[in-house]
Amino acid sequence: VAETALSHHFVEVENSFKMKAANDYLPTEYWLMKSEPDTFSFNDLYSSKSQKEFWDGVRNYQARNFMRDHMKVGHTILFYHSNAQPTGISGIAKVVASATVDHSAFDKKSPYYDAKSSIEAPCWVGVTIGEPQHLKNFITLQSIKAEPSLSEMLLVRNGQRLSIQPVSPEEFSKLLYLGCKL
DNA sequence: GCCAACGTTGGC
DNA sequence: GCCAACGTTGGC
Repeated sequence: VAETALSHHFVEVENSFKMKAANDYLPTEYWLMKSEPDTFSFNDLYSSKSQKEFWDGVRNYQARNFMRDHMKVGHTILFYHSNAQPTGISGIAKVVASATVDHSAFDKKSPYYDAKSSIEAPCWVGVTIGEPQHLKNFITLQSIKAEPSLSEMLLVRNGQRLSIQPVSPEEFSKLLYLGCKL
């Protein structure tokens, strides 16, 4: 029994070595961005007059660094609905402006207020997304989990909570296939 | 509403 | 720098 437990342990350690860290997906021009549709949905973006939205409220350093250092105009975004019924990718968009200061951090009345960030020394940034495009099919989390070739996506990794994640070109084309197939 | 898994904070 | 306590995320 102890031997079995030990070999399980080694398999787990081995797997943890094989697991890609978020930064291993860089550089990339494909991203997944999570939003709770009750707060801001793909349709909110689509039906807004400008079809653009400044992505405020990100308060995680790794997600911030992706926006600040790696997301460029023209990059493609998978718009993901979290805490939703159902959860999954609801549409495609583009980065239309690279990162600028997130002023919501200065606003004491904002849920995104953060005393760490000041106008003199801003801490948080956001990109602007736009050019929303509908998918033929909503890509459910369930269908992503069911697809072996997508098993390395950060999204489906246990405990991974990053709200902005790099996506590999192979993963993106597979997702696009799922989103567009008849 | 529950809770696992994570990130952050702050005492030491 | 360690690490316990706490707050948050997000699927179910």
